Amino acid sequence: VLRDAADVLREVSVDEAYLDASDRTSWDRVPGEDRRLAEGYARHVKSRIGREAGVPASVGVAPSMSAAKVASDHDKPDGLVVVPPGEVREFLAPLPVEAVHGVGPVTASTLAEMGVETAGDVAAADPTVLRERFGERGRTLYDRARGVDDRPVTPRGRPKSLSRESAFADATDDHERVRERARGLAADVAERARSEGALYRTTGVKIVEPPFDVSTRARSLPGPVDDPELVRETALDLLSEFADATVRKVGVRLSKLSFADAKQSSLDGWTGDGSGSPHSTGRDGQASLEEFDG
DNA sequence: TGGTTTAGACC
DNA sequence: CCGTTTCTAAACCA
Repeated sequence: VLRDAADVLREVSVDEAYLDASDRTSWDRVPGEDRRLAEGYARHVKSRIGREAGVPASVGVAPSMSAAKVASDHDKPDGLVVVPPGEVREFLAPLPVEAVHGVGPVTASTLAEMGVETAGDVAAADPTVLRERFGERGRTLYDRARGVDDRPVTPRGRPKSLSRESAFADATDDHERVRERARGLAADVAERARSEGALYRTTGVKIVEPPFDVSTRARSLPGPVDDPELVRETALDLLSEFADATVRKVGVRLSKLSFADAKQSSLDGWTGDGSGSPHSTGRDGQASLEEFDG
């Protein structure tokens, strides 16, 4: 659907994607009006989504991915927001920090304690201080709030891990029940790995004890394997440490994946382009974010 | 440096 | 809104 709206497409999830529209449109003003050509492009894409997929979409057009994300969120279910280069910072300034991609509840409340409430506050803050509090994320946050983001839109690569977890209706201290559930999850992920052509080197488990006490354990092998039985055994073994725990949720994860990358199967997953060309585009490119609401 | 664990975020 | 899936970064250790 969006495939022919742009050359570079990154699907974030089933209902969200970034397009690099640099080659299809421009930021030039529509003569005499305070509109950009890109707005027409976006309107076209949006209406095609409506017509061909039958769902409304929120579209944000901006010079970077992070700004496009905020723009598309800005007028949620059915919006179209265009933020031209040079206007990103002032567009973001009045918005609450949570609007910035990468800021969740924890970061937001930490910022609030520092007296930082809007994206504009972040942009005006001392980057050194942000860096001290939040590490690398602080720097990123500062840049984002100022409209600085030169990440190219790249198609999604191979997953780095596969996992499966499931929660109990209410927490159980019956370890055998936990083991039973884990066996199912182990079989599920292992099967999924196989169907996706993934070999794995690490098997991990995760347990959540009420209320939110998360523990993970993992064990790695010297080399990649496809061995469902081993996954099950390893998972159960790792779980034995938690035999006395009260468990609300249990999960099994496979990581350090490698892909045989043999030939076929793979349903519509990736279209024929070989993998691997990171594809860097110019810094004054544009990203637009489409989001569908069902 | 590479392996493991945790935290936080995202949809 | 919660539960699930995947990611990134940081901290620690060997």
